[in-house]
Amino acid sequence: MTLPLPTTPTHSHVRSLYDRLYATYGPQHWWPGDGPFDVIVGAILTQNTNWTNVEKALAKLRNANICSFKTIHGMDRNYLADLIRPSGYFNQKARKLHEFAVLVENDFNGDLDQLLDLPMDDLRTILLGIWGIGEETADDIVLYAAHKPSFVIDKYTRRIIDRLGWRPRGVRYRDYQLMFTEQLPSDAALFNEYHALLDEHASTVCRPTPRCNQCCLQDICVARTDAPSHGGKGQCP
DNA sequence: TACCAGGTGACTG
DNA sequence: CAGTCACATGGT
Repeated sequence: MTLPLPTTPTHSHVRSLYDRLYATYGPQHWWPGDGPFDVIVGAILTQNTNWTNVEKALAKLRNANICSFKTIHGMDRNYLADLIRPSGYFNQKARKLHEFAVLVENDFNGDLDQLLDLPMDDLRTILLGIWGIGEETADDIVLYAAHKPSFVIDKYTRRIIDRLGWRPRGVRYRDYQLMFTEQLPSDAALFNEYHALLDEHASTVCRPTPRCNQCCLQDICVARTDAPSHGGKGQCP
């Protein structure tokens, strides 16, 4: 009996993972109709926070008619923090939103599109220079607001990859990202859907305590509950 | 009750 | 460079 051994995934593995998730969950429509302002604010507010909490904060911003970074740039920081309170870390996130607004106002003449129209690598580098924007949030913005093909790696993506036995050599963001970008065409629509599917799978099935009996990947996963070298918890060594 | 949720920056050894 | 901690609310 041969078990699936932890390996570096090939093009075929990476593509097949996408196909299975898409066949199981269908299109996810992540951030489809929202404009760049809502996407960027959502990307910052969702840091280490449940999306339902973010929706409460977004509703309060909308209700207060906060719809542009120009408005955020000029508003009272404590008031902004109070509006986004339900998303957690509200003082830090208010600062992050404000620092983003300062960049748009000072370096891009208040024109958000001028920032988002930059070449992908330039855009990503500038975003990473903003206090509070790390690699995942930068890629969220590049992919879902600017529609440029930067693959997003989050906690969910890492959990699925680790359990499949595909954990890369390093544990850095870049190590996980290269697994996908080296095996896929540079296609923003594909990256968009792929990341959304990974998150759907991780939040509903490949949870901290995995529901392997409902999993569409059982036959290729080394952490499945009947895998002899792992217990029933689905945790990777 | 603890744990979990679409992270990041500051600090330490 | 790898660990550890603060940041904070709301759902299960």
